[in-house]
Amino acid sequence: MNKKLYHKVIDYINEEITSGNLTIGDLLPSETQLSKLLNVSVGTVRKAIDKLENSNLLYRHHGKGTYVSDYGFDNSMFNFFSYGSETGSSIRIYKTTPIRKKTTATTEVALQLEIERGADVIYLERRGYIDEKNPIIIEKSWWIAEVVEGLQKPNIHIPDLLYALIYKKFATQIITSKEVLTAGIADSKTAKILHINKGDPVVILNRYSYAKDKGLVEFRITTGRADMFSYRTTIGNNDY
Amino acid sequence: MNKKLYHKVIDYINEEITSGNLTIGDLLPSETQLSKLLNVSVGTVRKAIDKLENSNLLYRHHGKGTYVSDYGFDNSMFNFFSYGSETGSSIRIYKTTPIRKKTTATTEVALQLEIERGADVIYLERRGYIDEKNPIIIEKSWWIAEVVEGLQKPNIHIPDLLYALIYKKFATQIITSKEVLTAGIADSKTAKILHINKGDPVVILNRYSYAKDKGLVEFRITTGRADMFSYRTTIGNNDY
DNA sequence: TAGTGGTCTAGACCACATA
DNA sequence: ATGTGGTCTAGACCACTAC
Repeated sequence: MNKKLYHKVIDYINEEITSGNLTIGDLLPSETQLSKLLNVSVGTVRKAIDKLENSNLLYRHHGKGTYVSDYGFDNSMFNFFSYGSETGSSIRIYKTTPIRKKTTATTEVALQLEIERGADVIYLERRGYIDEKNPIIIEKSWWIAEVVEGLQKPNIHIPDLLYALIYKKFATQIITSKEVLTAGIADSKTAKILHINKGDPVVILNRYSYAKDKGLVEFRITTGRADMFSYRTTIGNNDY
Repeated sequence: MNKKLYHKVIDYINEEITSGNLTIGDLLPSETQLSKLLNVSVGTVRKAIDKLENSNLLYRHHGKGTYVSDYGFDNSMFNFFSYGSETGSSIRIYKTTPIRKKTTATTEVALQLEIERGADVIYLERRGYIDEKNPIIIEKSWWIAEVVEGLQKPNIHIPDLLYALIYKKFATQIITSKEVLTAGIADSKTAKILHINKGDPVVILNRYSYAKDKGLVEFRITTGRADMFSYRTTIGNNDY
């Protein structure tokens, strides 16, 4: 489809990660190794890694190498948690999947997934923990049924890194996720799960995930405690 | 301080923008022109513009040129507004400055600005409008007094693009802003100004602005209506 | 010292926009 | 046809990390 050479490199790295050959914290081949392996110049490899570093999938460590970061597709803006005034560095979130079922799309879900109302969808509800006790996020996720048919079966173990499973089991490679962040207040049901009071502020994140050759396949709503969440960016120059 | 050549280019462009020589929507000199002007290679110019494009200060238009965007220092994450399910493209916000005064730092402000409690600060309170009627954001801003001494005087006109004024009048060039986004609920005072109900969700953005050779000079809290705000990002590959 | 990523250059060629 | 940004190359040299 796209004839840019650096896509060859990006695709290669993406696939190594999505397939699980490379996972969080792993070291990539060096830039010169990759350039030989894929028959492109080092400059092209650098450009590809630049892009992936920019989208937080990789990070470089001068003198050591390039690593797979934990800010990839399987995570999200919700990596940026903070406790009071702490550093806000990434924290690993453990997930459970208390609800999974095959169902039909409501009007809202159909709209978001761009499918017909009443079409089959696979629904997952997950909870995210930083310790073993209290969930701090609730994740509701709808998948187009034909893409992940069988994911709802209780005998399938759903790992923390869901997308690696989706790739292996359903040959579906998530390439892009779009996220929209806003604020809201907790209803009584949400408040109960998150151990906060009804009416407390929550952060709401909508995610749309796109698979290679398949387009939009997942719509997800994540709700998190506002007091546990902050998102950080820098405008202007980072080097100063 | 830093011997990277592309900083020469970044500094040049930053100064052109901060000084007002170039402003939102303006066309930059072409890459070859810049490379001749600053005696660096085109590749170095490209690298500098890459960085500035990445931090949303500039955008390129293939075949036409490179332009100053409206996502610069003077704006922020709060550029990303949306109405219902619309595109969420950038919308110009008009600002008024109903309150300005010289005062002393509270414990909280002193902590954030890393100064002594009770030290002199200049306080500005601004409101942001998209139409002429109802403000959708409230901006409270504290500056280190010695940096912008006189800004509180009522005869100084405060433009929408505050940082251009700060540069011209106080020789202070804002280089970097760090922003931290979270959610909260409106207290009665805030709710009244924003025309929402007490307890409604709001988005809260803290900003720390750093000036060249001066370090941290401004701390700002912006509060916005959650129903008017959403922040968008993409994880993974943008090119697909 | 060897290997990694980081900067910089110079030039070829491609793709888009405009007149 | 000309000028702009976009891709790709090949190579020199620097800076950080490890042994």
